[in-house]
Amino acid sequence: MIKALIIDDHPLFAEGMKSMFKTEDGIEVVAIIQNGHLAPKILEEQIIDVILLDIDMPIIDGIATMELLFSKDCQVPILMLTMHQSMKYIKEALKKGAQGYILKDASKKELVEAVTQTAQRKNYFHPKISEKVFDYFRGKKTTKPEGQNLSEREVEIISCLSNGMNSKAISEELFISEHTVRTHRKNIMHKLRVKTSAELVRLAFERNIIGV
Amino acid sequence: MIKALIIDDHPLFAEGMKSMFKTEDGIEVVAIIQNGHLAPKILEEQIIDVILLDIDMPIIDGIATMELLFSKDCQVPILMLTMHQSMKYIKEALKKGAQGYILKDASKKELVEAVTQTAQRKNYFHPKISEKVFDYFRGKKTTKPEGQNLSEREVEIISCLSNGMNSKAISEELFISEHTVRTHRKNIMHKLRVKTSAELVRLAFERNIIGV
DNA sequence: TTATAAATACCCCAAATGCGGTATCCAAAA
DNA sequence: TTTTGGATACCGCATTTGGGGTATTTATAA
Repeated sequence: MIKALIIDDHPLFAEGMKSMFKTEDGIEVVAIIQNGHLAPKILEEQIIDVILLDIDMPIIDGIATMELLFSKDCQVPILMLTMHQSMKYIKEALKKGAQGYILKDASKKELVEAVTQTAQRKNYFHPKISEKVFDYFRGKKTTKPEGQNLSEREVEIISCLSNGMNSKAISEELFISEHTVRTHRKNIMHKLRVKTSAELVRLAFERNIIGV
Repeated sequence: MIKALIIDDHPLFAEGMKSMFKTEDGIEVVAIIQNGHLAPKILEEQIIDVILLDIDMPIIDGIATMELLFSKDCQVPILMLTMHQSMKYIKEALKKGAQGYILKDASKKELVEAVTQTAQRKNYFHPKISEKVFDYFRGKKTTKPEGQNLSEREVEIISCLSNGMNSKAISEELFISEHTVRTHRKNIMHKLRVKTSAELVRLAFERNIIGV
């Protein structure tokens, strides 16, 4: 029986997965945690064969959780779970050493397959993912319109803007030149293709870049 | 036993929920479909006590699915499922006649409660949602606390601003002088005590002035 | 009837923005 | 090693904004 640990900030999702794995699948979810920080403790306490790790989490995200685990010499294979097929995350996860990668909109069959493979330290990539990775290594930049790849600094700037700061105030807040703030603002507005700061804030809200 | 139909484009999520509901919960998921278009057929074939409807779907979204169902005289109570607590969707769903509203990051207990209540045609709103709705109706119907009683015109202006229009564009959109738009903007910003349009949009979002 | 609020329109002016650039440093990736 | 991306900084310039006003019309409430 494969013993799995789920790290996901959506209890419903995690619980759903837990009750989905039946005995006949040979998979048992022995622990569910909402936060990567709690992982090392669990791994000390019990034997875990595979970690199902959600990549989009608020406090400490999937990538950071992996770093934390590896820094503690964790040897347990990791299957990344994600809603989005963002190449950015795929690259990060692979680089960090994820054993598998699957989308949350996969079927139950695919998921069981993924967990089983990963637990045996074989690589598993969801067809949609491997297709993307394949395209990527082919040199196709078709996976480019990622759109929402704002840097941390840029998000910080947007947040300040939404709080009523102008470029000068932001520059003082972040201890950088006002010129730099203006450059950031220009870059952001180009990336998100908006014409005004007001629209920028709306978009940021709608895409949960800020506010949530 | 409550017979539920799940409409969700994430099979994993739907399957997870299905296997989560145990006999002792009194809920049985009798069908799962990925697409609202398939709903009428299911409803003809079997008795359904409650529909769990994901609001964020690609082909035909939750709101559109509700419209489709009601256009076919569907009497089955609907529990909306969503990842985000966007007032935009909440308003839409309530207006269309959803019986309940729950977030996907709810606990299993909350979900069972929600499904049970909804199936009995009682309203169910996740605490986070009811709080938001309460705030919304308070901000709209109770006597105004001095601050945010904006006129319809003013709301219209804010909406335009959040869509990236400048004063000139708004004046053309609303067939009024640019001077008038500027006067409105000044009045709005005084009323809401904000310093920039970006902050204005943030506040408008937070107070659910816009978001439709 | 008389306030009051909303929508309309206009003035001035300093400050900020948006848009076009260029350029350096540095770390990470190829 | 070279390239790339992010963060930093600067210049110029036309347009827009925000803040300070005033004022008329109209509809509604006191």
